Amino acid sequence: MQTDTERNFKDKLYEQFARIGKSLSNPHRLEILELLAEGERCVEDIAEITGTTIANTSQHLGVLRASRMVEIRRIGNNINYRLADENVFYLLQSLRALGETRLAEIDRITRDYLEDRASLRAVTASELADELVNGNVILLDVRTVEEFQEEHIQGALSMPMETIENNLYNLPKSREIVAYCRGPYCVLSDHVVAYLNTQGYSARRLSDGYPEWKWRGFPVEIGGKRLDA
Amino acid sequence: MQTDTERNFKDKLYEQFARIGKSLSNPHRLEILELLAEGERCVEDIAEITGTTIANTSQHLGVLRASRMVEIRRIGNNINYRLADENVFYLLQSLRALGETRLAEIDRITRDYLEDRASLRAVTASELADELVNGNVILLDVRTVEEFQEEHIQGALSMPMETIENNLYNLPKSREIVAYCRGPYCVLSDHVVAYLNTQGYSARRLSDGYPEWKWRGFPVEIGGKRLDA
DNA sequence: CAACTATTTTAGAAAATAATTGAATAGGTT
DNA sequence: AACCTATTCAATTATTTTCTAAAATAGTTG
Repeated sequence: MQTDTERNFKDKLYEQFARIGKSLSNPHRLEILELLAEGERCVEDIAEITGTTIANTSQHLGVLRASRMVEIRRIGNNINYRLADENVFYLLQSLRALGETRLAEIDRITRDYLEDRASLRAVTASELADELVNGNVILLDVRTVEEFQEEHIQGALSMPMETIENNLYNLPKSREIVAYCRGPYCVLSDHVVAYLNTQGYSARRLSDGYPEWKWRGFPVEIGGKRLDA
Repeated sequence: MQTDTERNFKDKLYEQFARIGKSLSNPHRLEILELLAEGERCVEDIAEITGTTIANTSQHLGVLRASRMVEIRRIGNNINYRLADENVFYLLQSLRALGETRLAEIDRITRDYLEDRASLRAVTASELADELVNGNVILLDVRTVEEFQEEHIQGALSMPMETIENNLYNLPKSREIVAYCRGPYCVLSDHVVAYLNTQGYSARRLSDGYPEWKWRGFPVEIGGKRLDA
């Protein structure tokens, strides 16, 4: 029923696809990929953020590079890693979608940590894009100033979480507010939205955070430069 | 900057996602998943088609079951395995898309094997769905009769590859023909389409085969029963 | 060019995974 | 109930992966 050439073809083919699968088989590498979905980072930063040693991080990055999922760029003394293209992000999203629907453990873990997210209203990237055009929404980037300067959604205001309280006078209650942060597992915008709601604002969170916005091709500013879809 | 709870959360979270990643890290398991995307199969069949032993196949299926990517159903003496839901298929598609765009090796391997595919016209699942409604297209299922009986696209004619020649008189040249087979790496429809074109027909192949059609929710018949989108 | 810095490589130990074989089991079938 | 059959389990061996610490490297900066 099956020819040798066909078997040989499939063996070689799936061996190649498994290179990508192997890259996805380690928790650290998944965390690195998710981190890089936010923007490029140097090895040292990746190591610190993910709580591993530099040597170990370097090895994981090597694996990711061998499977062509990430690319590098030298900046001064640093080597910055970034996702190779939008297909990598889409793959991560599919993985996340599957995990969230099929693995009860993930549901339990996120529920424990993202306690009150269920009570907060969310807006998807494309919904927000529409609302921004109409112009009746204030968009808050609640990550750190450094992250904002690195890159952010076009038209967003930098408002790191801890600065909110002192800046309420800048926020008119007449307008809708949307807050965003790093990604789907970041709680910064949850806190801000919950707080603003207690203060009488109508606030929502961007559902999947900055990476989703960026990789779907919605307009961003990177290093001060505007990049449109 | 990072709290213990946050690190602990991320460690537990990515450990779970890595369960799925690990499932994707072995070539045999990828081939099994792709096979199951066509429809459910018992262990013995999976082993034979993928060219491995039953015990080995059983172990790989065990891994896939532990990560909730496949489910089982007992039929008589057999245990049939199937994809757990459409998210598994979408993940496979993302993996395929990434591999095909980023890994030069995959391009080379598929080009060698699918020699003349580039010269054949293809039609996507949603395009075909539209054309079928308009009714001016003949749809040929060129897989085996057994596979057709198991499940097929609603409205398709069973026309196993080796029966084409003797059935040309049944195919009016006035109508467009579309042929489909197992999946993106199956060559059956390539051969049929190429042959029909030499015989003066206007024939195209369904771009990603039966699995794409099925999991995107287009109408199929499974075991003689119609299932609409 | 020398010194420095960020990153990669190497080597080695521990842990995890994969394939093989043969025995065990759970279900249906007779 | 005894029997069959398809599948799983268990034990073993070979291979691969992960991590650490130390050494090496490449590229930038002074």
